[in-house]
Amino acid sequence: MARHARYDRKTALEKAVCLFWEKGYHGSSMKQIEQALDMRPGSIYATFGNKDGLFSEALAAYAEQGGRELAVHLKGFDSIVEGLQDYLRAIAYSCSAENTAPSRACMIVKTLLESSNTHPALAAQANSILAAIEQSITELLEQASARGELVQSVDCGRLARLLQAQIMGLRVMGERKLDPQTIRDLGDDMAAILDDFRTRH
Amino acid sequence: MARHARYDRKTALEKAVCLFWEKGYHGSSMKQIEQALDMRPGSIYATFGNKDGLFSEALAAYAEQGGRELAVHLKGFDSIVEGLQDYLRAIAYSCSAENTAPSRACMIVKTLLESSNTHPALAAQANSILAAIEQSITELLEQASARGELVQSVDCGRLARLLQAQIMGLRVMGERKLDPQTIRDLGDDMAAILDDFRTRH
DNA sequence: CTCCTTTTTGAACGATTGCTCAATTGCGCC
DNA sequence: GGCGCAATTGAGCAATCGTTCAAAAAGGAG
Repeated sequence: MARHARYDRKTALEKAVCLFWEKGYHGSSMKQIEQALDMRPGSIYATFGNKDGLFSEALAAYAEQGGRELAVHLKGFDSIVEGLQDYLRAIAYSCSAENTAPSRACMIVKTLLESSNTHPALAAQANSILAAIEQSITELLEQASARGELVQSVDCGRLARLLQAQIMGLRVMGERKLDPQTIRDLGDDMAAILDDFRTRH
Repeated sequence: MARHARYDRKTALEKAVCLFWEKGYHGSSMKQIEQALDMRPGSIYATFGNKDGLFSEALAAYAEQGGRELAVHLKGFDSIVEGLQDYLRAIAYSCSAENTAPSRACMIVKTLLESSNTHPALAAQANSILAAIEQSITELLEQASARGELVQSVDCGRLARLLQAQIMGLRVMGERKLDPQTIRDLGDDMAAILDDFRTRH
């Protein structure tokens, strides 16, 4: 053996997520990255290859954490649909609160919009993550449907995309920094959309 | 008098809109701008000040055109609400068609997300445009309400923001380049949301 | 044609970009 | 304590960034 690695890959990635989420790919220079990670260029390139590689890993880490947060959130609810409704309200709440998060908008959406016509590899990654999220929501809704939470005519994939679009729209509106109550009302209104698809008890 | 201006400011701006809408602010270099406008740096700087000034004017031109398109669209409908519903479907249709447009996502949203933590002046401009759009939709809904198209309990400002968020979400989803029919279904589902707020005849 | 004004040109600037690599540092092992 | 490996350093690379400005070009007036 020889010298120990001074940097923990995971914590370095967390810091990279923070910077990239806040400023985007083009908006984050290597100089800023060096400062944020407290690493010198050589170490960064030895660990992550190049800026693209670092961004790609950061985006994947962001998506994974987002997935975990949704799963944790849903565990607090017996009803899947009610869990999803409250998830929308929770997003609205986090958008309205004084927030230490790097940004209110979704990093995946920011990446998609920034890279779709300038950086095909990143755009493809963002697209595949969004497709995976759509698929997860679809499966959740299919579970809900099997449990009788949804009216029988519901097309779960289609509703999943409607829900995904709500999340996107809500988080973009969050970036506008409207009144807290205004954003929370928007979250409530979006949650209410799902009521149309629920079965009445 | 002396030499004529070889470039028409308006057509130059149209070309700038195309480039910036497609690639964003950071993604468009001055070299690309020179090529797109067929102008040399000196002329560009003499006409628009600098890159920021050009982008700012392009964004304003984009917003103005978008506003005109909405107004034209609504003229085809007796009912304001039906016009708005069809507007959502039209967006979905344009997102699904083989498209010559620079991007499917909204340039204002792209600008907001790209600049919110890197370029405060641009973010402020995008924010004020979005606020103006919200206001326009609010006024449209208030007209509709006065005409008895909406149930009386509707908060028009709140519904306007819900509608604005739909448009944002729809156009981000458009950037994912899903099946044409899938996007059109999403547009239909969003249009159907408005049915909940309409009066029955 | 000659001036005069205005527009256009494009070489070139300093700053910054992403990135490299020879030199240095620090730890474990014999 | 000195050797050797691996991680870290940071000066510096070529390329590109946004921008400038002196010179050239082009039309109208006399």
